[in-house]
Amino acid sequence: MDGQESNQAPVPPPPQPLLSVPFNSPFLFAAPSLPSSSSSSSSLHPPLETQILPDIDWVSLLSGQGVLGENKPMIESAVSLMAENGADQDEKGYKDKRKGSRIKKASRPRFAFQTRSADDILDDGYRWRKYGQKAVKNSNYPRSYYRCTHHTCNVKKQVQRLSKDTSIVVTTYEGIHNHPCEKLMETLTPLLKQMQFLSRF
DNA sequence: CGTTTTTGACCTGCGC
DNA sequence: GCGCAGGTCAAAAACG
Repeated sequence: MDGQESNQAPVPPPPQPLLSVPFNSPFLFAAPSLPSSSSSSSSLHPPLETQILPDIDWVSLLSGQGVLGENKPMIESAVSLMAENGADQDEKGYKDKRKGSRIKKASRPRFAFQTRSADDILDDGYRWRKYGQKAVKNSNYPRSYYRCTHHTCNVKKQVQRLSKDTSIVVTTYEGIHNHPCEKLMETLTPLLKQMQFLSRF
C-alpha cells in the first residue's frame, strides 16, 4: 500500500544519533536510518538512551532564518531519545475495526525536548492535527496527541506540560517527516530564486 | 463548507 | 483473567 515514501527527501545525514540538534528535528525533514539493532537478544531492550543537551541556542538556531512564526519559546534543553527498539518490542499493533487487520507500525525514532513557553504548541513549521488527549498519571496536565497532516507523513508528536514546573512543555516527536517543512520552503523559495537570478551574472 | 478540535469509547500491553 | 494506563479512533462540535 505504502508507496514511495522513503526516497523522497534529500538526506543530510548526521553521523551520530545524539547531536546538538536532534537528528530528526522538525526542522529537518529527513534523517539517517537508525542503526538496526539486531533484535535477537531475548532480554529486555535497553532503556532509551537519553542525553541532556544543555544551553543550546535553539532560538537563534531555529528562528534565525525566519522559519518560526510568532511564538518562539525559550528552549532550555533538549533530550534526545533514541528508541532502539527491538523491532517488535515497542510496537503496538492496532486492530483496524473496518478490516480487522492488524496494522503494524514500523520501528520509529523518537526524541523529546523541553521548552519553556506559555503556549503548549510551538510552531515548528509543520501542520499538525490533534487526534487525542489523555490524562496521564503523575501529572496534573493532560497529554495531547498530534499527527502530521501531510498525507504521506505519519509523524506524531505528544505534548505535555510538566506538573513540577508548569512553565515547561515536553514535546515528543515520533517518526521522520518525509516531506519538506512548509514554512521552511516558504522562506527558502524566494531566496533560491534570488540566488538563481544572481548566479546568472 | 472544509478543516480542526473535542471527547468518550475502544484497543492493546503489562503487571498482578 | 482482571484492572489499569497509555494510545488511538471516530462522531460531533467548533472554527475560519
